[in-house]
Amino acid sequence: MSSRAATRVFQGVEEQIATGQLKDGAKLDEASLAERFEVSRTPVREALLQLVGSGLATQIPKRGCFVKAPSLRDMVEMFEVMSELEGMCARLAARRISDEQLAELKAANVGCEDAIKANDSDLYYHKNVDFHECIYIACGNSFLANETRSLRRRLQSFRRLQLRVRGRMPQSLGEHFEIVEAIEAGDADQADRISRQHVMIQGERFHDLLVHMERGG
Amino acid sequence: MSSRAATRVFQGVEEQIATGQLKDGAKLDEASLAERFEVSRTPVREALLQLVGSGLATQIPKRGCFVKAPSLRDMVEMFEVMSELEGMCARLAARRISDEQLAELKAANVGCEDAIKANDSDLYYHKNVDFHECIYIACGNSFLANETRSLRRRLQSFRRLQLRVRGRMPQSLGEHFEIVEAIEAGDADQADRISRQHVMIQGERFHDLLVHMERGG
DNA sequence: GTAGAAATTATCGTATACAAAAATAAGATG
DNA sequence: CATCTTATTTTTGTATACGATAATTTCTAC
Repeated sequence: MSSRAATRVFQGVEEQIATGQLKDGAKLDEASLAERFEVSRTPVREALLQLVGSGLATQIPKRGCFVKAPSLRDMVEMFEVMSELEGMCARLAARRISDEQLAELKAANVGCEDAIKANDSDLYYHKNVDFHECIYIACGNSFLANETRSLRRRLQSFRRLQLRVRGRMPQSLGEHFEIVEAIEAGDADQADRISRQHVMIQGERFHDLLVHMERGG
Repeated sequence: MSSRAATRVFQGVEEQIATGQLKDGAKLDEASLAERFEVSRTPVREALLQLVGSGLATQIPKRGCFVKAPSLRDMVEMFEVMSELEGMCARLAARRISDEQLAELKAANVGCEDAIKANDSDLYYHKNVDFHECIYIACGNSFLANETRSLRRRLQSFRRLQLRVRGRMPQSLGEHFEIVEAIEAGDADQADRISRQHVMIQGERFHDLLVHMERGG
């Protein structure tokens, strides 16, 4: 299933969709992909199946697979849900976090701070993921954690772009501190509210960016 | 992909997991399944891939697929998330519902009422799905709607059991009326709160039922 | 008799082969 | 010349075949 070759094809196609090399509606021809990745059709078909499962492709019986790049509307909808899920994670974490987990959360946030001091946006990106991962674990609901991770992953490639927007990193860090504070205080409502806002701001900034790009950036 | 044979195998295995014929940890042997469903290994493997994707099976490389029936803890976690998603749908619907959609929602709830009057729990089950479907559509976020439907589907087979608990149907209907009222009034917070509660009650009742069954029902 | 190593077996992952359905192209008819 | 019908070709869906890796068994050494 997640065999070596099939995974390679899956990730390869996923990457090409994210980078825009494969555009919306493009046909995912099995034979071409097989040739391109130097494997047979079997692992290609497995990869396509997973792509359909992840919502990155559509399948029409007896007609083949087609890229289903998310529209702007889709992205806005996903950010709306992401903000709810992140809020829920933070809310539950505020009630359920352990002392060790809190320490790890703080450490992760220090990591973010260091990345900003080093002006390293790639590092910040990874430390930011660590920070949120701490909250997912602390929420005490692994199903929720997985769903949130999965959605984060789908928004990821766009997010990475987003963080390079001028002045966003320090603002994001400020929000992190507020979230930590609320969680430490056990203030579930506050943790929820700030976290939602944290995601929605990114969503809105992302939206701005897209519009800007479309106008000819 | 969702080819005839593969889909048949997928749904067959899914059914057997839901009914408990295939228990947690049971090995999903490709050859046996192929024989059982009278197809070759190819569609069986596609079905297994989808099962893993849906979280109903685990895959260990070079060792095969195994049934991953949700534990009680998993179920509680899923209900927790379901309650959040349902709450979100209702909250957004309160803000975004159209007049026609509101009329449909009310009509669906009347359908539920009729089913109770006829004392037909199967009919109630379907009318209840219709009712919630109205809210999913009215929330104006199709991504959210799909995620919620998908989770509902996973909890479905258990829910069906749950609704037969004595006295639950009328109580459930009462909650429906409260939800409709809140949505009609545009009271997003109230719609959210009642909807969450609506799901959590089902989750708790379900939990009770499971414990009862384990003790020797 | 037990423990470790080698051979055997079984199963997974991939490749290829074949059949059925759909898209495309060619030809006939008005 | 357009359109419908039919033949060809392409592509999907399924079956089978093969190679590689892990589990199992058997054999040997102590």
